[in-house]
Amino acid sequence: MSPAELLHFQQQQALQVARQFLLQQASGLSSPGNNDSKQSASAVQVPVSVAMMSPQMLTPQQMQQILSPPQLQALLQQQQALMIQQLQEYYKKQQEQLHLQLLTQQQAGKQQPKEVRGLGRAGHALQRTPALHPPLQFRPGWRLGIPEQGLVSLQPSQASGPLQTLPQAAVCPTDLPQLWKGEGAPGQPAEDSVKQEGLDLTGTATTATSFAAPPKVSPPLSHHTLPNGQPTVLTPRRDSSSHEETPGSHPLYGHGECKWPGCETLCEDLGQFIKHLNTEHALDDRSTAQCRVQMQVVQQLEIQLAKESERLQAMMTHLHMRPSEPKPFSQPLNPVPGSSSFSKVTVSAADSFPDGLAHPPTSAAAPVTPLRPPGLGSASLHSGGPARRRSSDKFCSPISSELAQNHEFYKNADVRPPFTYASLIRQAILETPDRQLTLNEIYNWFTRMFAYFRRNTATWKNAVRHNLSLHKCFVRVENVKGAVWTVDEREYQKRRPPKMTGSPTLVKNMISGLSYGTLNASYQAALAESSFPLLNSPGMLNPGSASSLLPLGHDDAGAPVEPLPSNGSSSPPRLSPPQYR
DNA sequence: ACAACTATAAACATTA
DNA sequence: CTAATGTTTATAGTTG
Repeated sequence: MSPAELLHFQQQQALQVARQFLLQQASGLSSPGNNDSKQSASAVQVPVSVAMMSPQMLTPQQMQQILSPPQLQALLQQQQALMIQQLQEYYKKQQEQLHLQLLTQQQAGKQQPKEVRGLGRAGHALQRTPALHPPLQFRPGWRLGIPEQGLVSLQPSQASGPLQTLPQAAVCPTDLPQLWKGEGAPGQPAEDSVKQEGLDLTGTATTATSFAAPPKVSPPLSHHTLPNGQPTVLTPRRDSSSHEETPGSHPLYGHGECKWPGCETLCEDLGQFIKHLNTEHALDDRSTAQCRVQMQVVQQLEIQLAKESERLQAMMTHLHMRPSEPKPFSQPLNPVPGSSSFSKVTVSAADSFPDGLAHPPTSAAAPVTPLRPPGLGSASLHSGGPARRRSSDKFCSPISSELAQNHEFYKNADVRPPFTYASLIRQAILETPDRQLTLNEIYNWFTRMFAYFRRNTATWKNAVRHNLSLHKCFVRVENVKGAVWTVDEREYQKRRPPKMTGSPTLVKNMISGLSYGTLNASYQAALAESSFPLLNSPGMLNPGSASSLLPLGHDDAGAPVEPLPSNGSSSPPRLSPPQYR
């Protein structure tokens, strides 16, 4: 499988959980008992327009508009945790099943032969509806995969099963593709742990009792109880997007294809998928290794989340925003606007730090989640084609900051970055020591920095060229070896009219709205600056780029920071601080 | 309603 | 000639 595929897969997972989340929100709003109660307040943050519509109807783009990178990340983690959990429980179940088989076989001489090999094992593991498929006698693990676990906080204890003994070697998400590709690394910890538990089923599994998960046995269900206890009404929609608890679906099955990392095998129906799952993704070295990798991915993400959360906490503390106010995640019904059950997700993820980090994040994460990414406005939800993700700079001026903070995220998740082409191009150019790039280099930067731009190249490349030509801020310079593009910072700054002026209400707005859109330039500049190093360390710090003195080193928000004349020569000093957006 | 922005698409021109 | 690179024009959505 290709890196892109893996990323896409991960994104899909996150989006699916996100849908679930929205569904929850929607149901919460419509739920009779909840409406008046304060509890419903937790759902209020979701734009009504969003909450009211069927989550399943949302396109990935729309989801992206609704959820901020941190949110998506949280979802992703959740999803990954779920996967791990499933495997763990699966192992457990296998053990039990083996035990059962032993007993059975002792009594009755023979068992049903063949066929079930795979199905028997994973078959029931996949069952999410005990009612329809009576689980084996005693099977604590029957519920794995159950939706509940998808959103419920992952208890540290749960996350620390045998698999948790994995090597802590840091795994860069970027390396995943390679990792996934490799066949299960033989003789690795996870494998050992499995065997230690006497779970080597490869041989005995063949006799497993038949559970051939009768696909599509499940009638469209209607009611469910979500993790938080909120009853939910699911539409019979066969849309796999709402995998989690629909009997006729599976977390690893969606859009007609297997969602196992790097698989994407097409399966006509659930039955076929289950068969596929059992044959291709049976409990073997490879699957184990893949699971291990996934775990590491989760860990990396968690660590990153912790760092960012800590930073936010410090920032808020510094700004006297009472970080403590947003109560701990443990409280599902978080009054903080924007944080609804969502924060639970985040929290749980943060709490499950394997490394036992003191979670500064826990307390800080709450505020993070609610941060709305640019373009979150209901406007973006508009139907029709590829969501017009128009993420204007306005909401994301601090591109450097945003980008720096979610660098890894955008790099690996197929999510459209909330920046305009112009700001991205500028960022690409400014990141280089000599502040100039050829068109092709700009292209490369895009693909390197954003998974999203690894697709539809014709479209965005055209857009890039269009932007380069259209905006006066981009200047083409004939170079020895062709032409390169540079940025005229003044022009760049110029193009945006000042918007809101700094006001004392700024912080307040931020707290309540937690939207970049409400921040003024100075704050944004601060934001950008704080995280600048993260992203620009290379070029910006480059001594050689003395020119970097140019005012702008800091992204969009940089303007406020004094737009100095770039070349010292002439530069109309701005009369008024350019506080754009 | 309107202007300013931005994204997309596409036709064309120019250059390597 | 082809592909890459640039320019322009047109259309449409979003926002203040």
